[in-house]
Amino acid sequence: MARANGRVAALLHEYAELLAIVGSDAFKARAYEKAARAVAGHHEDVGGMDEAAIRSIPNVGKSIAGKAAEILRDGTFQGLEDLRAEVPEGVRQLAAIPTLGPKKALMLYRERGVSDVEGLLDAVNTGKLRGLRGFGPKTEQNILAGVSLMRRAGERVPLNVALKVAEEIVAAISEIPGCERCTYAGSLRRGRETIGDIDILAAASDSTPLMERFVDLPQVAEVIAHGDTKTSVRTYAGLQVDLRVVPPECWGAALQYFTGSKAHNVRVREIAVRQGLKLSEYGLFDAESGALLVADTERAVYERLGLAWIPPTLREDWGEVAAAAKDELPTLVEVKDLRGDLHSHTDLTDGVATLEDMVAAAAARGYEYYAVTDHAPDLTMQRMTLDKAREQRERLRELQQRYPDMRLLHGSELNIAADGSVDWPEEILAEFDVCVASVHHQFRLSAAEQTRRLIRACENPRVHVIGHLTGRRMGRRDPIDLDFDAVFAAAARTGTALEVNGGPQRLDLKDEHVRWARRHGVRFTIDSDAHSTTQLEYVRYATLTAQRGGLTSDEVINTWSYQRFSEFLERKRSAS
DNA sequence: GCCGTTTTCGGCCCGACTGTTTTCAGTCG
Repeated sequence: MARANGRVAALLHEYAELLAIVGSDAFKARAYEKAARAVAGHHEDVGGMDEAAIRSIPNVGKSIAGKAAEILRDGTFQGLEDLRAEVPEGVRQLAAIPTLGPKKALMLYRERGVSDVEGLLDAVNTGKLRGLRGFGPKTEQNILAGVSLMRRAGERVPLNVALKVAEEIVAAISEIPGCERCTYAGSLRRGRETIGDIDILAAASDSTPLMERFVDLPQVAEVIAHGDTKTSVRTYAGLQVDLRVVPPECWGAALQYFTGSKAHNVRVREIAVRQGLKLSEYGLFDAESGALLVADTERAVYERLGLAWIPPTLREDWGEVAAAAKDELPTLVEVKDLRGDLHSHTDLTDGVATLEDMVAAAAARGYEYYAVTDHAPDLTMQRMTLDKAREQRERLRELQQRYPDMRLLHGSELNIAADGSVDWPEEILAEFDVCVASVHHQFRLSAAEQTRRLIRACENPRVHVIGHLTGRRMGRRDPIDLDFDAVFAAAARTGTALEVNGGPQRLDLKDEHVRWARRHGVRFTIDSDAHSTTQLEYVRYATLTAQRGGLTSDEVINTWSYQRFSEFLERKRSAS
């Protein structure tokens, strides 16, 4: 079963939101928010901790530890239930709309009786918000745009959420006697950035025990359909999960079929047809005689069609079938190729783990080098100062003694101002081993302005990496407008790496931008942007995205030996 | 509500931006 941390953090977070809506002490709401983040990012499973141990988590005091214990025992806590009774669920959803917040959500509810998103749209469209203090025409436009942004994220869930659910279910199904194989397929196996529903595939001669166990899993809230070969359920998190059970002998054909994408499968079936063959989830057949040719492994199916096995992350009909026919598929970068992480935060700025804990967690991943890149002073809310940065550097240098096998790099995540300048002057930047520069505000400049801004950042000799280039946050914020060709060309020309950020709401660059940028000869990093020890694993999602972009390890600088990697940084300094 | 201490209270994420306002509240990062 998953760590209890996520569950506890979710309820603390909900409580914080409700406190903000009902207008309690803002600092109290923030205390719950901080505690939720601390619990979510804590390295130990709170499910196995007593109240005193929970209290030892930073930013969790007596009161919140008590509530966490209550959650572990009862699944909720009284204070939360009281507020839930006071504030309709829909009002919380209103506060989640970009540009709305707790205050405006409550105002809509109190003054106009708006208690869900539908009601809000109706109120805007029928002019019911006219005259409401603080709600002018621009606000109405922003509401419509915000709802549209959320709707576009739709019912889909982030990759990481779906992956966790799928892995739990696959583990449970795999344990059932008679289950010979089990894995997830569909868009999840292809590593898409969001997932609509989860497809689980299992191989067994007798499907009955698997189906029976599946509908009984603790995650299952509702059974949508229940048959011999396919059963669909909805989890408590609202995710639809389909389990399909196939005979073991057609595992490969079924996995190929259910992994998709649809466009990829159409392309592959066309090739089969041209060869007088027929491909289905049951196998590859001779079209004329109907004789089964192969079905047991994916590789055998592809090979019988004259194709190299195609990694699932490439199966989007973006040219991978033609490449497979010519045996020209790239050897994709994998998580195990990563020798370092170049973007992470500690509690000196907005991370929740100490420098020591982050370094220890990075070492546990087996990295050869690891950069701590806390925010620089322009993100004023983080209150970074030069003194603090230098003191952190001293601590890191001392820590280095304890990690002879991992090179500790002192870095900074710089903030790119609207004019393309960054927080610190050249001589200060020179003190850092590595600098990631990112956009954190001014998201609405014109494409021309954003392009100038980013090109100037690339041209800074002390900027080695551009972090999360487009600044998008799925369902929350659109990407900035850019002339991508111009920025990619500048990155390639100046030897500035572009980051594939693994934050599940970011995944920025996204797959298509990676493909686009690599045509310019850009180098990349695969980074976690971790704000806690557990988030170091976000490189997993960045790697899937990089794979979808077709990246090989040769294009990703943090798969390189430290020697080669440091030469890349050095060239940047001297070239620009 | 948490935390640190010049410790049992007082400060806590602060400044910019937006849209509304006509001096500021709400939202965001």
